[in-house]
Amino acid sequence: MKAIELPKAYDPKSFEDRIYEEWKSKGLFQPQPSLGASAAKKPFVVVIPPPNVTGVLHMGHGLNHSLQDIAVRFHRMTGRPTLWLPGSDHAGIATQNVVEKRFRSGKQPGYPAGTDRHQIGREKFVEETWKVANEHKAFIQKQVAKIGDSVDWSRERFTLDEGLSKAVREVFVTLHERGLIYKGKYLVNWCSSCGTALSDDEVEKKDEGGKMWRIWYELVGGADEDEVAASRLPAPGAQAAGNASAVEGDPAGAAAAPGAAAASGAAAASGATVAPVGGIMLRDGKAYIEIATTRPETLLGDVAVAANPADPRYGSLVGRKLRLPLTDRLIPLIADSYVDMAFGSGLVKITPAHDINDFEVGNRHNLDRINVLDAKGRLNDNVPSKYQGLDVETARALVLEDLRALGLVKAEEDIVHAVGHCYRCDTRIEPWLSEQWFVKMRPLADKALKAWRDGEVRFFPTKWEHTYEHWLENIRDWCVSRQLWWGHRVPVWYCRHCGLVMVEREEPTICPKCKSTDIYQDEDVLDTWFSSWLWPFSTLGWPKDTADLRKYYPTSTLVTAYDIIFFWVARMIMAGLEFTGKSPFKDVYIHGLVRDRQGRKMSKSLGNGIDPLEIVDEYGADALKFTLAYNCAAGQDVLLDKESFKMGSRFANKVWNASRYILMNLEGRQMIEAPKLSDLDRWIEARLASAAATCRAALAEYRFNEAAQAVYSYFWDDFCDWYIEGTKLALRPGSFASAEASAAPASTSAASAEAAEKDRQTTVLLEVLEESLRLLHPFLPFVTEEIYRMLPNSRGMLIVQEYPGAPPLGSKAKHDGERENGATSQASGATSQASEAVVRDGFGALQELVRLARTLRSEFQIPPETPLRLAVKTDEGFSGSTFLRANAALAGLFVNGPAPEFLANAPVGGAGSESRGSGAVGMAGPGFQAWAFVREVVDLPKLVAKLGKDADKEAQYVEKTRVKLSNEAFVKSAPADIVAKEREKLAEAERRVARLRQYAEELA
RNA sequence: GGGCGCUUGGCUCAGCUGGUCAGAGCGCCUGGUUUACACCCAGGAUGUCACAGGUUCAAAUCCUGUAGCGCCCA
Repeated sequence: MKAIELPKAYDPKSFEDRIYEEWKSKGLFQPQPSLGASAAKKPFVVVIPPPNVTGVLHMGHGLNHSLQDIAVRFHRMTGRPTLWLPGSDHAGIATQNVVEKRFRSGKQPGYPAGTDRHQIGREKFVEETWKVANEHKAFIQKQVAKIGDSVDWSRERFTLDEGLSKAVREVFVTLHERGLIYKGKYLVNWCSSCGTALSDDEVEKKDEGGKMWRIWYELVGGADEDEVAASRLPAPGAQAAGNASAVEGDPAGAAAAPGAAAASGAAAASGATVAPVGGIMLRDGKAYIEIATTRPETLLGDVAVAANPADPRYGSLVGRKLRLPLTDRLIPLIADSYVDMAFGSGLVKITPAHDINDFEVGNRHNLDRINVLDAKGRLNDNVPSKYQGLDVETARALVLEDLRALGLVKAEEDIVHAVGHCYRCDTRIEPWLSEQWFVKMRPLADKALKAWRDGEVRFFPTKWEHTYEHWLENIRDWCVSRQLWWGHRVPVWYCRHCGLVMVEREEPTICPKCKSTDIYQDEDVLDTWFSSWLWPFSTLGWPKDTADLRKYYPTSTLVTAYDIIFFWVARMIMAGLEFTGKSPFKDVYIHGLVRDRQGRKMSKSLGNGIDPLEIVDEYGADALKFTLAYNCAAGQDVLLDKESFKMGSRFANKVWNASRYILMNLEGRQMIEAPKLSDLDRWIEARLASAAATCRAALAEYRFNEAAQAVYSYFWDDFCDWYIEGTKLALRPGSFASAEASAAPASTSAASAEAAEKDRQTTVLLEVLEESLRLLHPFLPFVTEEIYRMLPNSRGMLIVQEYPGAPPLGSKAKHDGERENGATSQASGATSQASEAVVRDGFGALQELVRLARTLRSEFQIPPETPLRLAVKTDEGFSGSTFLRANAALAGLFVNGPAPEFLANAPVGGAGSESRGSGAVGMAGPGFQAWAFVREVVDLPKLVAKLGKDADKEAQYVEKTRVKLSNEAFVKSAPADIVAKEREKLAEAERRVARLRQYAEELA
């Protein structure tokens, strides 16, 4: 063979794009027929969480995609037909915002700055939005490719595609037919900036500093003395709470109070402490009661004040009228058990059009709903004219000013409360009364709960099941209409003539009732999630019964972050069950969020985001993927900075250079058939098998970090540091040092023996490298593929090679540690396992010996070039004995010295060492002793001190173990094997102590 | 108010079903121009595993409580 020269530097840019293109063009991202001899394996299918078409992939996507890619590549290599389906969603609000902004700023070609969508009309606007979406889609595709996602581009989908739109319509109409969709005038979360309703989940609650105002409402007709006295009774609930912490002096309660004040419980805490609250105030012959509010401007929409029916303070007042300040309206005082007696004055203003709880109270009491806001968030003409047209902030200030002028503001206090914000534009959300389409969720949620309880869908890690359960149990109806232009238009038509409402799969042209053709479609579009929740099956062709749907649905696994369990995961399960009868996936793997080193969420406004593309540019896609996987502990957030990615980069570089070394030494070598394996070879094979087993087991349970760590330490620690170094015994120029060769005279036969050995070793080295690359591929797809193609023993594209550690055909055993291919494992079953143990123990002893020698060399500054001569004596019955003897030359190589001698007797302090003219210093290993002949080059007092220290440390352990073993309870209760092991360890440690002390003595 | 999670060497974190598991990477210290890699090699130091109880022969690992931090839902 010829040597293969790789560039010295690992330069991912030089091959990543090329390789991606090759995978793609060869169709290898598409599901392959089952690999290997085993027939028809079950497909492995993942649908990508579709990114927003007008968004940019951030590090959260980087993590999410990396994990999916690893899982997908792994399963593809196990021979399952594997499909990772890509796509994007149309992101109604976000996209419309982006496009409107482009119009406003003049960035939309052909339109002057300041263009408003209403100027150009719906049709034109949607058309322009398609242009923008398509451009952005191409951009996202490029990003996905750069990251290296092995997605099947031939099946890419977009939520506004024709097929998916059909699915949306089918679902809407079917739900309507099943009585699960209704239209109604309800309170919705209104974003006045986006000009649309939002679902509850699209509202982000944020703790904000705010104020609570206590306001006097006049009690019409005044109050008598009894009423006043009653109103000043202690509040039933508040009193109880006060007692609990103050009187009983419960330390828990007392300690909780200051903490609570700082947290979001402030409102509740202040209610109890800030007092005096409640009670009727008499002034100028009038009586006033007190209500509290954080939104004084909404009092203009009040229709009642409510007290708890069980509240003794206000019982006699129920039914009386109150004069609503700043208006000329009289409103009733009503009783409703919703009111918390312990909170504030125990009286609550009821504004059904602007508060969800009040809305429900209003329904119970048949109250009017007075909407005081318009769609832009300004006060409308239901309020006195002086407030009309004002925005909320301004109106609030003015209302307060006017109330103060009337002496009606009793108090003002600072509070912290949760305020809803639009998850797209961060505008404050106002509860707003409007007519919307809703999905009745209870029946859907019940199915989703049952499926989970029946084990049809599993969460990894399981803790998220609680979140899922809790949300579904407390589910509320889903507002699915949006006042936008970009999205799936609600498939509902109205007849102008007779008012008929038509919910249809196909656009009607004529009213079936009155035959009028004057019909029009509902103006609203559907929530983007109304298409996303169908993603796992709409992308495969549903509602058509397609081949893909039959083959790949339900999908296998969903990988996503925990922040969209509600938005998406639970809803997909509901939709899957409702429309396909099956959970759309079996496993849900929930990973954490990517945060910066301070644990803060990465965000544009903080400027602490790391652009995954920038990382790819700097370190390569492999570095990105590996680093993320390595740091992704189950369910934990991943804290990163840019430096973190050096880790993956260094590892990829290591793989590159190890391979480069092997390939550069092929000159003149030949691969041979069925090479005999040396002990070293067998050791690395065992390590590889073990890493593969660990990795497979970890990936089966989505423990990506554990899998990454297993392949990392295998490749770096075992393969590079020990195996490759060890093979230099056979491969280093002129270092052919096997016993036979050194015994034979220099001759042609010796030369050919050396060549044969080199061929043998090179062959095995290449085989192990080949298998190692397969092991690493899911984690470092590009660099492994790039090297693989240069391997003389490559079998084609790595991406579709078989993953190491597959159970042998027809075997039930999951992993038996054997190679699944190749000609090496002649022995089987018990014998091979037993011999493997010998190799493992033996190599472990060898490593121990080498480390002892290296430590000695390092601590006593024996120059690297000075050969270190060693003698070894193994303990009776030591399992690594044979191996150590057989591989003495290897030990010599690692310590830079001749092969250690094996002795029957200890040389220290005896004639043995003196006769060699060089003193020896002892080292105590597990199962053996070793001596290094370095007495005259070593700082003896220092060595004596070190030996003493080592002995002391060991003695401590001996003492601890002795105590343990002298404990009868331990010996009696602990399992026999544990006790035996402890005894063994004790004996071993005692031997070590004795030896260390003896060595020290001999030197002193 | 309800729920969940975290607290392990200077930093970021692993440690699943209790028995040398106290670990990794980075950082730090010492020594190295070993023609695969200085994105490297060899060696080294640093932790009473937040705190207090408890269960157990045995706890970083299980239970309870406390403190601090974070997240989610009201």
